[in-house]
Amino acid sequence: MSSLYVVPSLQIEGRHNLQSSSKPISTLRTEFNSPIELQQLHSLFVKTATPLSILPLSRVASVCALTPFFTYAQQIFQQLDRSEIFMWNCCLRDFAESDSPFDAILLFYQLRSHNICPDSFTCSFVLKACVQLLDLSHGRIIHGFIEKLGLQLNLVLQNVIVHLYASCGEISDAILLFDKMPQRDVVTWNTMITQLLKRGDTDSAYNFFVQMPERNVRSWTAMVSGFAQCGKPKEAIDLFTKMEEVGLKPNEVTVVAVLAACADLGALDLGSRIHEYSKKTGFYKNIQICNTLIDMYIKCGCLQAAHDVFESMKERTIVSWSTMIQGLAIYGKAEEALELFSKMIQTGMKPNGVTFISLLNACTHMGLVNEGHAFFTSMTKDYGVIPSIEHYGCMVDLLSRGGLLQEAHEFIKCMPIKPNAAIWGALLGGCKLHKNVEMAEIAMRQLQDLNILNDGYYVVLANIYSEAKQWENAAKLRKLMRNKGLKKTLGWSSVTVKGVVHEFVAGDDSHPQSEDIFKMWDKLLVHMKLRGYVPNTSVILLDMEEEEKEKFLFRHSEKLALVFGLMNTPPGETIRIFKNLRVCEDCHASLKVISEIVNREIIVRDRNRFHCFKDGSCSCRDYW
DNA sequence: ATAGGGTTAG
Repeated sequence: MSSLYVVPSLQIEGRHNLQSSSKPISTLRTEFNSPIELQQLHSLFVKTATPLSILPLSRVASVCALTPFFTYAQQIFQQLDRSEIFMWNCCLRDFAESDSPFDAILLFYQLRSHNICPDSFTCSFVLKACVQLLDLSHGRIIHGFIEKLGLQLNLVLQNVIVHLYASCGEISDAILLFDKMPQRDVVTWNTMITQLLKRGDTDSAYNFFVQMPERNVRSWTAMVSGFAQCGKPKEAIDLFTKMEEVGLKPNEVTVVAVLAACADLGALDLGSRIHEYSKKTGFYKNIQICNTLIDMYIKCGCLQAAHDVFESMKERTIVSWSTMIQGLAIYGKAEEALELFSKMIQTGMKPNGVTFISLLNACTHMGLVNEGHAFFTSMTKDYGVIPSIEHYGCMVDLLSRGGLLQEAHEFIKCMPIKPNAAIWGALLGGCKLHKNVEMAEIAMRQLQDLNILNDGYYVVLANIYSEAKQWENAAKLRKLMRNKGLKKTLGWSSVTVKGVVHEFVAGDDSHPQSEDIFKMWDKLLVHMKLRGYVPNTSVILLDMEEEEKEKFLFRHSEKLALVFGLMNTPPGETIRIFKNLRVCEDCHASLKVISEIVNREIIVRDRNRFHCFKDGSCSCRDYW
């Protein structure tokens, strides 16, 4: 329940001693925070013959709603000969948009109990409150009232009702209502599309999008952002391109949505073009756009460009800072991430939970165990941020990768939240790095108890067994995987050449230039070996002859993508590679050597972080 | 003087 006498979100600081006020009427203050203060003000108005009309009436409604002074407010409205329902509607709108939208529902019932007849505006605000609360049980009651009041043909109300049912999970009801509507406008269609996309149903959403009689910028934007959020950045970008082709101008929201898709896909070309467009249109002043640009550049492997955008911003939000800190973290620039955090604190910006995840990530990626511990303590003590399961996950990751597997296990046992798969997965990952079969089995048992069907965990344990030459255990595990219907996620790597993305999978010989790629690899291999490269076949899961292992090893997708990139770009140009899984140790070692041989910078984004290979070493300093 | 649809960081 809400506060009864003080209106939230509209509070005015300080109390006014109205009794001793001797100011002239024209400067009379009309602020009040409670019905009592309103009454005092009211009597002062009567004494000084001040017209009641200068009272802020929606404030009267807010202060008196949901209190025994309801009828008192009613009397004021009636004296003023204004539409009473209008005043209550303003109040309902404020309640629906406040932190406690349920107040709007309560006020609606209060209006009913005083026999005040709601109009369509009243209903729209109460429905909005229901949408905010995802409260379909009250929503159905309001829906019933709307029919009783004869307002069911109002298109705006119909649209909100469809929105309400869909957002409360009753999508089939929403579709039924949609089908029965005698008329629909673009908002109706956009609502359906957005709600379908929220549920991840891109196919149905796209069907609606294609069928709708006319599409505006918001229709296109909804579809672009929906594709991006459903993990279909390619589709998002294709649609964005089509939108431009039909001559519609992307607005700020479209730009944010498509930049998110560029970030996901690593589409640097389009991302930079949008950057230029944002400068031209003045969108560049928009903080959210800059925040998304920073994220896009980071995820496309352009830390410097991200930093330039960050520096150019006149105003920043916590998102700007956290994004930049996270960016430095995944590039392995822990010191700079920590420095940026100090700078942020100096400007008076308050860190939130995400900021600390970024900081803990920074520590993890560089093995700063003590610093990470200190931040974990400080976040609650100094900044009042309560750790969530993600923060515990970061800590387990930090300790495990730091080789403190026992400590990590103790930490998990002591944490006040039930550990989830990410927590045990982090421990398992540490066991792989530090070759600890026993602890890995402990973690795996927990993952199995949680009934997590994720092939990644099984593959990691199988790798741990293989590296320890426990071939039988590795085989058993693969059998277990098959029984559970799990398949190893196929690894792929991509590289962009002249704006075209080329994808490779391990062992790939389907590419038209395959022959040349293999030939060039063999040539490189000679130079690599001269510089001390020794193939690390321990990363091969299966037990087979060394020579055979090497064949597999040399056809890893990141190697193919790299060689293709080297063949098709001018000397000296930076190569950017994306990989859906983590880079294997042998590829990591190879890329280091190759960066020196060909004298190029090679930037690899794997599922965890960035590796920037240059002059024979990697930015991760082999800690990952 | 009051209504409905699209957006960023882990």
